[in-house]
Amino acid sequence: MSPPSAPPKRVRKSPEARRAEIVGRAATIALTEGLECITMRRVAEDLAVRPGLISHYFPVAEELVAEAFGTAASDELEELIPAERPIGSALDSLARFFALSAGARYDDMSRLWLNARHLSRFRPVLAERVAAQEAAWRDRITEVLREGTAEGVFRPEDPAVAAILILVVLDGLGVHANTDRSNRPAAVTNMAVTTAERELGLASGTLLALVEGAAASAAPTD
Amino acid sequence: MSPPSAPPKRVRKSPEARRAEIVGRAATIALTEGLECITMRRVAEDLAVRPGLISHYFPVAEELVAEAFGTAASDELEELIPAERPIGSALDSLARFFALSAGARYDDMSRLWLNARHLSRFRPVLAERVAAQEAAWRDRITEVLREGTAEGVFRPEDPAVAAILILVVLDGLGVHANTDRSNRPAAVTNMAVTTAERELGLASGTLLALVEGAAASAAPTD
DNA sequence: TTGCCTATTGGTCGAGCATCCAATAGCGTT
DNA sequence: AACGCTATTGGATGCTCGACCAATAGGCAA
Repeated sequence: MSPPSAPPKRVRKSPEARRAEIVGRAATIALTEGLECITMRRVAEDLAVRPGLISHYFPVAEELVAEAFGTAASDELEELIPAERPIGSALDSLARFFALSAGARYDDMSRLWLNARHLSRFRPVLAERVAAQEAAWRDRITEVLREGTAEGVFRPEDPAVAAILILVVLDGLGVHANTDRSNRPAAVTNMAVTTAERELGLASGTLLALVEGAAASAAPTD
Repeated sequence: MSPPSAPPKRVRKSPEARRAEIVGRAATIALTEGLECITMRRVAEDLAVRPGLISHYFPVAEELVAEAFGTAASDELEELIPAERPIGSALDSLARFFALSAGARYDDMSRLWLNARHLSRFRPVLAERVAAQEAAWRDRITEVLREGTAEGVFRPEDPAVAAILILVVLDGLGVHANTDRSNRPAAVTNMAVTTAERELGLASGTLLALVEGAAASAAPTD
């Protein structure tokens, strides 16, 4: 065994690296266990450092929580709708978005949104991040819709409104998924896609077929 | 002034009365400040009793939280869609429901749903209550839809599915209202009604007109 | 190699929480 | 008017949390 008072080894890292490490760990905790589980002590334990170190980088705990959510949300957005995407692919981008947002992986993110929206009530700093991310998601979807409109595939009355409607439905499905996700009718599951089709002037079922195709190729029925 | 150690007056009430008093106060706190503000100390303070009394009636705090939510939610449902309603009034009942759920008063309830859904993640007892209330709301809307179908005013493919869709949209609007309720396009605000019209086979705008009428008569433009 | 800067430690402090329990006093019953 | 049941008190206990700070040691620069 080790001697009783073995002084633990210290690992000294660059502030940037350590900060990134902390935020990354916090983001993971946020996605898997919830924002309220992001605690100085908890993050420190996961990283095998002392709590004081965390509060050295984040003197106010709330700042870390906001940073964790912001990172998780913007990473997820980049995964669902990459900022850099091939031109002339608006329809595919949208289909990919719906396919991924129906996947199991997105459930965590959906739950995190719920978590963040609620917690925003008590944490002003987090509230700002949530608003910023909400705008980012809305804007990127609007971008895709505008591209599709320019390409002549979409015919929305107002791309910005359509984007909001899509997000509203997606959020609604997300919060309901929290309680009774079991044996849900297909009409409910597909509601986001249906809304998009209607709002974009697509023939009923067009987008849905593409989404199911994208979902199948993303997770090949293993 | 009163003598230094004036023994405070004790008020002794019947268990039923006291219990109701506690739950009622907790429900109010839930609606105005959030479920996590329901603490033994806080409720005791509001009621001018000692914390020990609260935990006498609710040995486990979580039970009180669940009870508070359940009361608030079922009271609100009764207000939005009374269990006893005139026959042949399905359309009016639905219009009244939408009118009230767009009102400012319902914002608190919407926020409470968000709160409860999130907190359910950590509190099994609360989770059961949330599931029960969700079912109650869904079932009562389904009831109205079935009545309307029997009356020949609604033509849904499946009343139960339509009810879920309505709730999903309403919830989606609710969570979004938490962050950016300002300058929202009418198309978004009216989305729940629009969805209902489509799902129930109503002519576009029919229900919306009724809802606006009901809203106007409920709050007469002061 | 030596020395300095600062990342990191290790402990402390107070606040807020649920929970438990013996003692007390309100109030209906007799 | 006296009694007994129990609603209610008052205090204690132990937990987790954020915040604070002086002391320490890692590693880059000289």
